[in-house]
Amino acid sequence: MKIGELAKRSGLSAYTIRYYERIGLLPYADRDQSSQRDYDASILTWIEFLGRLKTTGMPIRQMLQYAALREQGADTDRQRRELLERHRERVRNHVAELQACLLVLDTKIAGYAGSEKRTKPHDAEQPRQQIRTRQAGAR
Amino acid sequence: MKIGELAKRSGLSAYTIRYYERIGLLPYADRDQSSQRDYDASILTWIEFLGRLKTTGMPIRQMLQYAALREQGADTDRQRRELLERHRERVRNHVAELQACLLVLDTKIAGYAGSEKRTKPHDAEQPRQQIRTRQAGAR
DNA sequence: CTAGGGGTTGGAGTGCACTCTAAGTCAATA
DNA sequence: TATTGACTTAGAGTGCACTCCAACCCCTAG
Repeated sequence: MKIGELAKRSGLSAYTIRYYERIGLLPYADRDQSSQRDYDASILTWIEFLGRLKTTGMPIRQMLQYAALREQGADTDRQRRELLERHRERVRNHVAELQACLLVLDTKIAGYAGSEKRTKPHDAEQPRQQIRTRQAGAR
Repeated sequence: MKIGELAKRSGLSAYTIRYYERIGLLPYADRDQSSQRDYDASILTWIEFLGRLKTTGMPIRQMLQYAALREQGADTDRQRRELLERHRERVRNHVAELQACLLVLDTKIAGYAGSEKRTKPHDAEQPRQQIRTRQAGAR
């Protein structure tokens, strides 16, 4: 599988895949006769797992630690487990925090009682309002 | 209350408070005779709420929208409520996603069976491993 | 009266995680 | 054969959210 195909299958961009390889998050891929990366489908499992770590807010530096231990293989099991356990704990705390925020949000929303009907059927999410730096009125 | 005091009370740095004012997330603060910011304690409630939005992953651009509606006051209630409702939905989805990841993490950790005792009692979290760009070996 | 410890401003710098560009190679198709 | 499109590399650029700096001002205690 070439990089374009892997990009499609993994959801990462080819840019990101190369970047991950460069920093060591993905193992250095075998190249074919014309020095193009040739991937084995098994890489998808690893990318998917990295995605979970990312979703749960693990910084790349820590993923690198995990990746390094994984490449060392032998006898790093305990360290990997401990790393994941510490991460799990952080994620659990974060979830709890989010749930507390949701309660606050519920209260706040309940405060805006009434006004059941909506103006336009969902007006354009985000006018990409420019951040003004006070002095800079014109660009 | 001057900015240093507000920083202490709010948990934000004075830098951040000025930054938030600059971009419009905090209202322009009254200045005293020597043009130093003088805050009313009521600002803390707003900062705390902003903190909730931030914790739940709302980007600053969207907080600005909310802040702008709030400053306009009158008749923006419905829009503010809708904005918060959309945000709440995103947060709920995110929490669900995190919980799914936690299950994966549990499974993964369970896979690293045994190895009950730990080497060193918690070795230094993060050696701040440098991101290598392959070609750049020396800095 | 002077030293210290706040504060003020505009603007520059930082860290993270990508994202893209330029210039080139290569294989397959019109 | 010519061109298209996917790939290669090193390195530059982007967007976000701060974080800090330089040079200055102002008040209070010793």
